[in-house]
Amino acid sequence: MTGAVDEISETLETEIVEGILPPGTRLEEPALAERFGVSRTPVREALQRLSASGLVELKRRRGTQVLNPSIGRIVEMFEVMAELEAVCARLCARRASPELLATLHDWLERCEQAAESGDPSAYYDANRSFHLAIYKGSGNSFLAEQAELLHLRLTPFRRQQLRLPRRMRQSLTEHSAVVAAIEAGDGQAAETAQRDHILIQGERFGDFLAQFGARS
Amino acid sequence: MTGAVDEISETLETEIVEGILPPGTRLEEPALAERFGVSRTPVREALQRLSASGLVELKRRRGTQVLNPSIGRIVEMFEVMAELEAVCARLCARRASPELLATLHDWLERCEQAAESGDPSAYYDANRSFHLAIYKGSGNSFLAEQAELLHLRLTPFRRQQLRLPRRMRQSLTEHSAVVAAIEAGDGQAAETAQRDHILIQGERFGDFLAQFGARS
DNA sequence: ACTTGCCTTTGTGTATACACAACAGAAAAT
DNA sequence: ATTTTCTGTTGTGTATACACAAAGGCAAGT
Repeated sequence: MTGAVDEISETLETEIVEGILPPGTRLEEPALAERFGVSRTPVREALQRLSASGLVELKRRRGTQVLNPSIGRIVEMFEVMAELEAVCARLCARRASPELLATLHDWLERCEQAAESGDPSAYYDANRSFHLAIYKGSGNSFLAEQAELLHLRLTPFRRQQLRLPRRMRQSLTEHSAVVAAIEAGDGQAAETAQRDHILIQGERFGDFLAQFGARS
Repeated sequence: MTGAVDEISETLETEIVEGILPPGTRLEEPALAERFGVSRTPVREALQRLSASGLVELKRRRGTQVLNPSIGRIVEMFEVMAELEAVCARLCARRASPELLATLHDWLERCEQAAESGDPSAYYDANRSFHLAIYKGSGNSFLAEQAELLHLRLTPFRRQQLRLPRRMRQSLTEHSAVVAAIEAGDGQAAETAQRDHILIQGERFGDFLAQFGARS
């Protein structure tokens, strides 16, 4: 089984993304090796793979730690995410098929239900599926993969946002605007709507951090 | 020295990008280990790193080989590259500084010189620098890194294009239009000009391949 | 008390060895 | 003659061992 490195990297990825391993956490190979009951070799490969996804940072001779980007860096990442999603939305509008529209409406509805029942976790999942549908709906699988990867990288910094008051309902309204634009075949409108939708998240992230002292 | 894995990965990266190791080439660890005079361990890490850059493909239990994407895949990658560059150009126009404009004009001139002397290699280098300047000129370092990485991944499929007749002069004209738009602060014009500039490369790639039989 | 140098400890970088899966070729059976 | 199976070989996956760099603590000197 090559499953060792797969299992390790997937487990660590989940724990990083879910915040169990917060940014800055040191990942020491001997400890992980003992934890997973394997030698250091597969652990190293797993860390290398996580480094490829941009989730951890490998400093030479200084060990591995969960990536702890500066605020400016995170804002930059949200900016790129916004542009990627905008492109996806534009392509969706251009190539929209009945199936895609049905899928989008479906997830939109689930988002609505989650918002009404005030369940942030359910909303988070439905929201994620909605965005993934837009990525794939672009018709460009490479673009979809890139968007999904960046989405994953930003997850640790986005999850906390839904706890902000009224964020769910506002997000829902923005989603509706995007779907409407796609349905109308208006690429420009879909692009700007989706870009703004993501950029607001970046701004909200800034607001969120402003509540505490600024990190690095 | 951690230099072993660095040296190996950089050497292989160069050889892949320059076409010395064509797409599909198998990379066997024992052979590489002997070639570089090291054990398999650093070789494996180097291959893992190249896999992260998207230059090689790691199939489980089936070895490593230089990535050999399908034509459709390459077209998709060019499409994403076009969008990334378009965003960079738009941001350049918005944030253009005198220094950036000077740099762009400088590289534009070098492109011109290379085109006049009919030196594809020199043009290639100047062209690359021109595009890198636009990436960095976006003011978003994360975006610049992503664009540079994708640019690298596409290099094996772009180098051959400059041998096509009149491509250099046409490329030059397109560059001028982009710089003019940036200088005028017209983000929309810069965006579309740069996008078209890259998309043409993608189309040219299709033309190029059409001369032979289609690969996978 | 503070600084500076050495030493110990910890953790990474690399090498080597073993286990096993996958491919290739040959031999045997139909 | 074709197919199937067995076996040898090749190459990857993992474990273990050693080398070395870097961080931290302690002691000695100022």
